[in-house]
Amino acid sequence: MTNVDLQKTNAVEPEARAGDARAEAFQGVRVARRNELAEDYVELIAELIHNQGEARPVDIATKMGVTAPTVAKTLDRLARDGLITRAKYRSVFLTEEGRALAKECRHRHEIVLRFLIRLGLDPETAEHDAEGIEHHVSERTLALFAAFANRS
Amino acid sequence: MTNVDLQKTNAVEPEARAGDARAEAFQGVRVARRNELAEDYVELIAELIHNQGEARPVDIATKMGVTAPTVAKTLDRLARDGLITRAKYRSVFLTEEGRALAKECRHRHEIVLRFLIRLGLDPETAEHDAEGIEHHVSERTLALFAAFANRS
DNA sequence: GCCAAAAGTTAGACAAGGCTAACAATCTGC
DNA sequence: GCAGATTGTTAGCCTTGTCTAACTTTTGGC
Repeated sequence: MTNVDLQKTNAVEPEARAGDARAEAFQGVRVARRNELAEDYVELIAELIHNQGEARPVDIATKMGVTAPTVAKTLDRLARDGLITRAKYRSVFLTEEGRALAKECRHRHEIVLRFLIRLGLDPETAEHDAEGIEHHVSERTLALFAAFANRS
Repeated sequence: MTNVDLQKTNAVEPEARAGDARAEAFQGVRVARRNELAEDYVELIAELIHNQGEARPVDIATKMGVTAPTVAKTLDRLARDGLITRAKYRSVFLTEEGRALAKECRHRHEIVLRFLIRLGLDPETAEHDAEGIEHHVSERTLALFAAFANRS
């Protein structure tokens, strides 16, 4: 359910080459980076289903700004990782796990976005930066962002 | 000098498949992701030179938490992109361009870190999150972070 | 109900960023 | 000054994420 769960390949990572706080930070960042794309897709798919009733590859491609074959290959990976289900030439559905991840991502995105706007950023830039930042915010930081966004 | 300059390959990107704000945001994130690793390396190399007098691949490998061959390959790319110079079996030097990038990165890192600590985050987590966040912060957001960190 | 357009898939290329295994060069301690 | 340890390189493999070109399936208008 957490991000780390997606990290199935290359599953050594922790304390293997540890002993250096910096190295651990970078490894954490690498893990986050591996999951970013999956999170973006799942979040977008949830949104498309909510708004359009279904998530078609062509719409995913448009929203993500990539080509249809790229989407196809990525969807294959998401299906392999148990986040979505799909049938040939049909639109995409989230699994239970995918829905949970989508919800979590949306929640994080919301908070980061509201936080940035509360800080004084214009909504455009806020949306843009939130897209990049949301994958690298720890629980602890997220809590502080939420508190700041909600303070009277 | 800015991040976008590193984006030499696949140099189409903007407004090509534009027309969707979301797509543009994602494309921006993709560009940022391409430069993250280079920025991390250059920043680390500058730091090693400053602290140890030289940047040896073995130390880079330790700090980054990757193996020596990975470092070798990445350094080749950095050299190809004009950020560093190197001779076989010798340690690494930054070019003028590399130094400029390192300085810019360090500056950004500093601000994000101070901002997070000012927000109330513990220094450990702050360092960790800053490592991930710093690459996804626009100039505008950085200015707001700096203002917040510096406010009396 | 057919046929063109739209959507989806498959095949194949390529670069980045990881790894291990095996080899080469450099450094160091005696 | 040489042998062993450390460091660096090379070769080769894998996955991810992107693309284009070519093909197949579905859909919608008449």
